[in-house]
This record gives sequence, C-alpha cells and structure tokens, in this order.
Amino acid sequence: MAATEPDALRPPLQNRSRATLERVLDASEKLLLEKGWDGFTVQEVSRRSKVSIGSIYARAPSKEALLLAVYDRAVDRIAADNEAGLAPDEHWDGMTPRELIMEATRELAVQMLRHQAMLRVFMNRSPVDPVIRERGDEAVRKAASRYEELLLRHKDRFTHPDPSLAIEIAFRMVFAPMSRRISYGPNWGAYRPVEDDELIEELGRGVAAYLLEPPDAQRGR
Amino acid sequence: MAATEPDALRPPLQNRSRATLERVLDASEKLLLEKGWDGFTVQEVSRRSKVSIGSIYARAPSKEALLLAVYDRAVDRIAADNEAGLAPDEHWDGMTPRELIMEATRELAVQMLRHQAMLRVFMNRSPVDPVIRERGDEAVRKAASRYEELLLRHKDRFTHPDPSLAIEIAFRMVFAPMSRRISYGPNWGAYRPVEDDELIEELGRGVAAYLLEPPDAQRGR
Amino acid sequence: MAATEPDALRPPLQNRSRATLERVLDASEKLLLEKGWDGFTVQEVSRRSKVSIGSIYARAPSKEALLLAVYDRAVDRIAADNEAGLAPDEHWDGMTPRELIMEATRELAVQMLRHQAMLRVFMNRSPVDPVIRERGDEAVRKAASRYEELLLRHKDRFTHPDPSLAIEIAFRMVFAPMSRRISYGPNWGAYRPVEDDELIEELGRGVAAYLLEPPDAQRGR
Amino acid sequence: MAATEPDALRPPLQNRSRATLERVLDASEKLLLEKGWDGFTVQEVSRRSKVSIGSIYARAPSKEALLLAVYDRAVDRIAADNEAGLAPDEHWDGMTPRELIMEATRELAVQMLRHQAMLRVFMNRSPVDPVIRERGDEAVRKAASRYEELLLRHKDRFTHPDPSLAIEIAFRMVFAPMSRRISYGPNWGAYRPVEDDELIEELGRGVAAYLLEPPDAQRGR
DNA sequence: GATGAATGAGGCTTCATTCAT
DNA sequence: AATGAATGAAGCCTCATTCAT
Repeated sequence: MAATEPDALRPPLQNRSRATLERVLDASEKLLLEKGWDGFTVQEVSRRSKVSIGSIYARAPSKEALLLAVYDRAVDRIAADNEAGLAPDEHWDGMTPRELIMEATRELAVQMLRHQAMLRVFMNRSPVDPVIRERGDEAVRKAASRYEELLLRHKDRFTHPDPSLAIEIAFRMVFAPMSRRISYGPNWGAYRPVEDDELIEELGRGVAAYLLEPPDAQRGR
Repeated sequence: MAATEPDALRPPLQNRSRATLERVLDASEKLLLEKGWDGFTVQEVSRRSKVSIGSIYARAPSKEALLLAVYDRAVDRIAADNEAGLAPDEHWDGMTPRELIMEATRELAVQMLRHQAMLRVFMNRSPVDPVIRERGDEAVRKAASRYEELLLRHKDRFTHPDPSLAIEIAFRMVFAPMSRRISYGPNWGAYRPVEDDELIEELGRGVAAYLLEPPDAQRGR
Repeated sequence: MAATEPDALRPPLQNRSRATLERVLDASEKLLLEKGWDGFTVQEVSRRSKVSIGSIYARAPSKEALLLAVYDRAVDRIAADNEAGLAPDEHWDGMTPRELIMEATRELAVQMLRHQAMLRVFMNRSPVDPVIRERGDEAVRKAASRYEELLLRHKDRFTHPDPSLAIEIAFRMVFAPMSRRISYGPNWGAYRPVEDDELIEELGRGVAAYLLEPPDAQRGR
Repeated sequence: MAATEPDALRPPLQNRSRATLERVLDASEKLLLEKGWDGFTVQEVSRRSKVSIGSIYARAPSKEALLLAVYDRAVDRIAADNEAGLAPDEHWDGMTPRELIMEATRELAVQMLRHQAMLRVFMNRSPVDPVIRERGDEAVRKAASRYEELLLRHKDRFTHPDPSLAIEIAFRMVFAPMSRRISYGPNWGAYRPVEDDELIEELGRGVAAYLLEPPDAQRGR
C-alpha cells in the first residue's frame, strides 16, 4: 500500500540499488539531525551519501518523499522499541496501581528520551507540515493506546467518574511535558531546572495522584 | 532601550511614517497568522500593506527584525492580559487551596487559548529559532512565576517534600498540554477528543491532586 | 562658470543654508575618507551631517555632483599648498642644479604625502570615473608644470638631447612612484620596504642622475 | 591546493561542465574588460555566456570567487609570459651594464603593455580590494625579483652605496610610471604626450643613469 | 525651503527539480 | 540505470532619487 502512495519511494529492484538507497537514507537522517528540517537540502544529501542527485530522484519522487521515508524508517524503529517496552506482558503483573502507573510512565518517558534527537526534529516540524503531522499523530495514538491499556488494568481503582477521560488526560500530562522537554531541553519552563529523573518521577506521581485521588480529597476538603 | 538593540526598528519621525509602519506591522501579523513563519516573505508584506520594499527596510533593518517587532508587539499584548488575569489581588482571597489551584489553572489556560492563533505561530517557530526561543522562554518564565506565586499562597498545605519542585512540575503539567493543544488542535493525543473546558477542568484537578495529595495516599496504599 | 555646469551645486542663498552646505561637505569628506568611494551613500551623509536628504538634493542635483563638490573643495586646498610650496620665488635662487632638483622633488613628494588620505581616495577612483579623472589630470598637470618650471631654471645644464621630454619623464619618475606609495602604503613593491625619507631622497637622486648625466656616461662607456 | 581554498571554484567533473565553466570564465573576462569591476554582474555573465545563474553558482561559491578565478587565470597567463621574458638565460650574457638595464627595463615594460587591458582592470581594483591587492602584490613581487636578479648581474658596477636599495628604487621608477601609463593612457601626466617607445627608452635611461652614475657626478659638481 | 518618507530597479544567492550524456 | 550538469523562480536587501507634507 505504501508503494502505491504518490509520495512513496520507488522500491529498489537490484541489490546494489538497495544499498544505495540505504546510504541515502542514512545520510539524510544524519543531516536531518545535524541541520534540522530547514537545513536539509537534497544537494547536501547527495554530497554526503556520494549518491548522485539523479539517483536520489530516481528513487524518491521529491524531497518530501525522501523525508517521509526517513521519517517512516525512524518511526518504525521507535515504535518497535515502544511496543516492546509497553507490551502488556507479565512484567506488569502483580504491581499495585501506583506502582504500575509510575512504571508505565517511566517507561514511556524513558523511551521518548532515548529517541529524543530524532523525535525533536519531527516534533518541531510536525505542527507546520500536515503530512508529518498526520503520521506523527498516528504514532502518538499508538503509544497512547499502549500506555492506556496498561493503566486500564486498574481501572476499577480509578476514582474519576469518567475513567476514559481521566486516562486520556493522564497521557497528556505525561506526554506533553516530555515533548517539550525534548524540544527545549531540560530547563525550558519556570525558574527551576529539573533533572530528567526527577521530572519523570514527579510526572508519575502527578498522574498517580490524579488517577487514584481518594474520593474525600476530591471535594477539596 | 529597545531602540539601541541592533535589530530594533528605527522609530518613525513623522506621523505619516508611523501610519505606514503600523500598516506594515498589521499586514505582517496577518500574513504570519495565515502563512506561518516559512510562508512569510517581505515581498508579500509589501504587496499587502501597499508599502514599498524600500520603506519597509527603512524601518526594519532586516526581515528578522521585522518579525521580532511583530513578535514583541504581540507578546506585549498577551503579557498585559496575563499580568491582569494572574495578578495577586484580592480576587484570590478566601479561596480554598483546591479552589485557588483550579481557578489559577483555568485562568492560565484560558489566556493561552485566547491568544492561541498568535501563540501557535511563535511556539512553532521557537524550537528552531534561538532568538525567538529566548524571548519565548522569557515570556513563559514570567507567566510561570505569576502562576507559581498564586499557588504558593497555600504552600503550607502542599504535601510534597519539595514544594518548589512540585510547583515547577505543576506548571509544566498545565502549560505543556495546553501548548500542545494550541499547536495541534483539540484532538491531538490519544483516541478520545477532549473539549477545551473539560481539558482545563481536568488539568486543574490533576494539579490539585498532585499538590494536595493526602500523605497516606502517597505510599500507594 | 562652475555655477552653470549641469552638475554644479546650486549656490546657497542664505547664510543658514551656507552653513548647512558646509556641514554636508564636511561630513561627506569625512565619510569619503573613512569608507572610500564605494562606501559613500547619500543616506549616510544625511545621517552624519544631520541634514535631511531633501536638503542635500536641494543643493546637489545628484550624488555625483556632491562628490565633485567635495573633490573640488579638497583639490583647491591641496592646490593652494602646492602653489605655495613650488612657487618660483627666491627660495630657489642660488641652488646648484642638483640641489634644486633634489629640493623640488622633495617638495613635490612631501606635499603628496601631506595630503595622502584625500589623494588616495581620488587616485583610486580616478581611473574608473571619467569626470574625476579629467579633473585629476588637470590638477596633476598644474603640479607638473610648477615642478617643471623650477627644473627648467637649469635647462642649459641638462645633457638630454630633448630637455622637454626629459623633464616630462622626470616628473613621471617622481610622481608615479609617490602615487603608488600613497595608494598602497610604503611596502608595495619589491621585497625591500623603503622609508618615505629614503624614497624621496632616492627619487631625487634618480632624477638628478637622469637629467644631469655626464655626456660620456651616456654612451655606456 | 587551490581547490581547498574556501573561495575556489569547484572543479568540473564532466567534460560538459568543463566547457560551460570555460564559457563562463571567458564571458566574465570579456565583461570585466568591457565594464570594469563595478559593471560586472553575475546576471550579465549568465546572459552573455548563456549559462544559467544556477550553473554559475554550481561552480563558483560567490561572485567574488568567480572574479578571483578570472583573476588567477589571467595572472597565470601573464606570469608565464613574464617568466619567459625575464628568465636569466644566456640572452643576457655579454651585455654591458647599460645595455642590460635598458633591455631588462624594456622587457618589463613591454610585457606590461602587452597585458595592459587586463592589468588595468586589476590595478584599478587592487587599492580598494584587499584580496585582489594581496594577490597583485604577490605578482608584482615576483616580477620585481626577476627584474632585480637580472640587474644584479652587474651589481659591482653600481655606484650606489646601498645597491639593494638602489635596485628597489629602480624597479619602482619603472614599474610605477608604466602602471600609471596603463591605467591612464599615454598622456596622463604633464603637458607633453609621450609615445610608449619613448617612454620605455627614457625610463631605461633614467634607471641606468641612476644606477651607474659616475662617482664624481654624485657630488653635484 | 526643509524634512524625511516612499519608491523600485537591480544585485546576489539558494535549491528543488529536470535533463543531457 | 546512473551521473551530475543545468535551470530559473523566488527570496533578501541596497540605495539613488522623487515626492508629499
């Protein structure tokens, strides 16, 4: 299906050209990390990959297609990691609700940090580029659903009247600060710098407090 | 002081040119909102404002300076709003801790939404542009400190062992999701769409739960 | 006559505007010395002289006219100096031919060095700008004729079969190296740096040797 | 080595582009000769050479680089000529000192005249452009050292107490008037026009007289 | 007369994409 | 298929000069 998209790469027919394509994608990714989206030029990719411009355009119908391919390749890698880390396996059995929340939050956050260089590029581009944005949304939704699925194991312990809403909010309360952390570095916000470990710990606490808030506390006492 | 910056606009000396400058800034702002940072060209500003290229450059030393001026003008407007809304006046007296947290959170969020069109442009640009970023950081820090100051009124009710850290996290847990909401629209995250009112309400709840969590709950029960 | 030239300055009618014109010319001259011909812009003259562009154009029909006025003013100053220094007065009486040649050469050279800053600008421009060039030629011719007139006092001692040619060559042998010295600084030529005093002394010697060469030497012995 | 300079031309990889580059350099040179440095625009080069702007910039990183390439190409040509004409070979054997001085001077001067069109452009630019100036200085130094080497063959016949200084001055007394002759045409100086042959002859005489002046003459008699 | 605002042609440069070899 | 040369639209900016106030 990807092959029939107007913007997909033309699949390589020979082994040699597969290797060439690989070189192009590698160089593109590196360039993207170094120079950002705006600093990315096809000529520079050609120079670095030692693949001629003509050959690049023989595979990728446009610069945008090339970038999308880089994007997809990177996101696939990240998603695999994500899938493994947040898989609903026995690892999560036997945890208390709070433990599970903290742990799932940590896993999500740590994964984001692990891939921060790549994520940063895409996150910065995504609000401005509808195509990237849609794909990004898709990836985020997948991560969200894994995270939520884990949390739902203790749905009955949630005190919120609308648990599905609560879990949605919880995800946002973790994902958004971590995204910003990735785009802006650790000291983006208020006056106080916060270490990554601290940040993750506290976001976990926050979510736990939110989801597990004792009913009597909710009235504000 | 702004006048001595290397990138400041040259102040108009006659009324005629003040009006022209106004036209340029208005057109620039509109263009920025419509086309975003990358779609912004001086030629288009000239066309729309009916001010010649030369006249634009007579006031602004560069395209960047022009954009900064637009930025500053807009941020000044927003900051005034922010200052008024989060001023530590009697409006906040007599609230319970939970009420105050909810109300301050709402105020912060509502302000962001009110200026979302402009904020979106700057927020999208900011991770990529050091100058905009620094100015943005500054503005965020100011908003943060107002928000935090309000929350600190009930510092003694915070159960967190490091209240200063807690408040920093609280701000991020509100500001980051709202920022993302602004950049990406209401449905950015997981599968479930969330109305703005709901979102704000829940972020308030989350922060309140986090800051006021009963000590016994913190052990995870 | 200057007033009827197409490119002449319109003469100031009031005292006030005479002073204004003076300010413009002063600023222009300074700017010319600082930035050279290419760095000279009317806007900058206006800024420095605190005279509006309109007023400048009210006096000078064009940028070129303004520069010509600066030129003329400066050259008049220099020419007065030249006239005084090389005047055929009693100062030169009683010198031997060699003494007179050395002294006149020194005088010519020293004057050039004295005005070198201004001369440099005009000399650099002159090969490229026919108008400046013509005026420059005129000024050079005047200086040449004074120098030559002095040397002609001992015409009968010249051994050259064509004294008028010899004197022409002598002037060039002094004037051209000094010009280049002014445009390029003291170390322009070959490997060895030469102090100005030395240079002048040797040019004098050279000219003297050329003009007064003993007849028997000319056969090459 | 030239290829690693920041401002060097990118070498063409195919024959086709070598030809294109040639066309560009030829057109550039012609344009430079016709319009001078200030009248040189990349757009006009593109028009005349029938090579697109983009192609020009594919080879030359900037307008300045292009001009430098033209410069280097031309200077290489001139330097080869110079090297051949002033080579210290048997051609100079058996000349009297005076003959050698006259002949070397003539050779230097004739070479300058032969390349006058190109030299004029560079000489006019050189005082204003540090890069061109430095390269020009270098070329002049090379020519100077060849000229001086020849003259030094009869060093023992020089009557000057400081022969190295004398030779430096001699070079300047030839080179500077010839430069000016090239920049300004044959009639630049005083009232009397001088034919090129005459000029060269007399400069030779002057230098010879200066270098070989009989000791008794030096006292001024 | 004076002021300075306004004009716009024209210069340099970049880079996605096409095309000849 | 592959190479890299070629294209040209489009962007930023300068500055001599004109013109409204």
